[in-house]
Amino acid sequence: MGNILREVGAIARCFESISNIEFKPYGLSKNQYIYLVRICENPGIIQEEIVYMVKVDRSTASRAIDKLEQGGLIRKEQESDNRKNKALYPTEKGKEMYAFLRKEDDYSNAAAVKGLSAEEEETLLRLLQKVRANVEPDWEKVKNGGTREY
Amino acid sequence: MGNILREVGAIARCFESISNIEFKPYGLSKNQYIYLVRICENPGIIQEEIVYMVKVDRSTASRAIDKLEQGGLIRKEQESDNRKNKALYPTEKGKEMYAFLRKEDDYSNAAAVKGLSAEEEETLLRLLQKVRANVEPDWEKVKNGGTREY
DNA sequence: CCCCTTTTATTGCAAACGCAATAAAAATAT
DNA sequence: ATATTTTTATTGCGTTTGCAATAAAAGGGG
Repeated sequence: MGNILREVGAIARCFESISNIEFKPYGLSKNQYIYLVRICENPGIIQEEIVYMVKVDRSTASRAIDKLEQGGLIRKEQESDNRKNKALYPTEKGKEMYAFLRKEDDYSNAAAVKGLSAEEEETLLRLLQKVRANVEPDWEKVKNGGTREY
Repeated sequence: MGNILREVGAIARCFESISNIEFKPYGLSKNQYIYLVRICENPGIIQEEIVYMVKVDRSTASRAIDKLEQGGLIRKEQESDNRKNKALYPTEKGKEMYAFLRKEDDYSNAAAVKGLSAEEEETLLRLLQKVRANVEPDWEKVKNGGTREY
């Protein structure tokens, strides 16, 4: 009778809230860390791909990434063979910040699974990945004006 | 090597996004469903308890609930033995809306766990509840100005 | 009983959010 | 080769968000 999505929602809000509070003194405004992390881990990635990975509105991502650029944490680069896509790269400053973000992220993940066995941890990750895969097509669909029947 | 919290974050954003799009035509603005559901399921609940359950800022909850009241979906009632707490109750209109929200919620949960066995589903819920319990104290702490060491 | 702390709720303000509309390049179709 | 569709990115605009500060009632201790 429990509700998986409510648990997921509460957990997500907790960590987002904690992260934002912890990163603020380091000059990162709300949710910027989300985008910076993806750019650092996937240098050359384009915005649309980040949108797909983190599941956020294009416009939100666009402005957040702009702000990262203004803050000197990333740079946008015109791809040589493509004038539409803008490849995103971290700056040195961005990479330094990333190292710190990673520490926080590792800590948070460890805190999250405290008391779980290694096997349970694996199971949880595997099941979450499955849920995410289930959800992605519906998100795409509804975001693009489609409807779900229920 | 996978990251549990990133999966959780993406899943949460997906469903929040889907829900908001689906509920908008029914007159619910962003995230109002979250609060309405809790009030319908716990008539007489106070705002602070909702904050604890859903993990959102007090101010956000305050305004969202105000708006539910303005929309005639819930009402605030002064508790007879307590002049500080405001007990929250759904109106008839709120209850009707809730029936619809439930259908969507059930559908979403079913969609989320598609392809999982009944046992896997149980395991997932159990592990998520554990994670949530792990996270709650840290959220409380950081929200109240405390710091985590890492 | 009075003082101090905690709990509950609200508001100011600046920022982020997201739908909708727009634009421009790229990919696909005819 | 040109027209159409898809992909990528941005901006306008109204709304929501959340930190910080404030207020007022409740609870607790001496």
